[in-house]
Amino acid sequence: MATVYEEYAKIFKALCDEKRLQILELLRGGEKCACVLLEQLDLGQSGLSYHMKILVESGIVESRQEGKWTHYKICEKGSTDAGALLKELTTPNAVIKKNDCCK
Amino acid sequence: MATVYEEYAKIFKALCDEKRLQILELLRGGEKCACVLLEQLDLGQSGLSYHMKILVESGIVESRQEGKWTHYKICEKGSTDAGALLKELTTPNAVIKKNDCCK
DNA sequence: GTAACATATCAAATAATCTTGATACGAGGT
DNA sequence: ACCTCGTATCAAGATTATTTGATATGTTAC
Repeated sequence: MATVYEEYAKIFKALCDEKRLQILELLRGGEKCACVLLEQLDLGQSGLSYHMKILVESGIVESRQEGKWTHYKICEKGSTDAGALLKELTTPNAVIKKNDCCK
Repeated sequence: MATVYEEYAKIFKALCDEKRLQILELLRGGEKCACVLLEQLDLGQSGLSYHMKILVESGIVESRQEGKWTHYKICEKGSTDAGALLKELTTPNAVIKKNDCCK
């Protein structure tokens, strides 16, 4: 039942939530550890963890463990890939099928 | 309470649903009227209408009324804008803020 | 080893989204 | 005017996502 579209949807879902967009905005300023994100966002610890997991699984953010801290940053490749996917999904095919259904 | 992020999220929400991605795939083949989409998708009439509204409001799809039929196609500007937004949201700022929180 | 801390996971409650069927609206044809 | 057809909207239920607090896991310091 898992179509390729579910995979694609997962990537864009990362960008569908206000909290996650706020997190991305913070990460645009460079790599941040979870504790810094926590104090700047209106989110509990488990909530942050929930959103970070979605972001990381989308490929748009990557995480790095350092001792007991987890650092997050925007993944350049993941972001580029997402952009390329968006473009592909919205670019007309070479072959235009005629549409003379109803007139 | 409406932040700019809610606006952004709305655009990407259009791409978060399997059915809507299928619709986009069909529209990549050129403009289609609702009746054609209906017969190619596992969706009822009201369901299609629901999804088309989300797509149109995101700016990625535009609609054109012709008599009693509604035709849909991918909106080039809307798609480009969405791509630009994605890029902006995931591109590091010029100013990198130091992060020496925890070590 | 234990204690303290950072993060992850779980489970339950809440909120948002999607589906479905019924109804309403608007355009064309008669 | 009426009737028919295509689409939009509504409302209810089903599904999925998010929040919250409690608990578990893993790392460091002692």
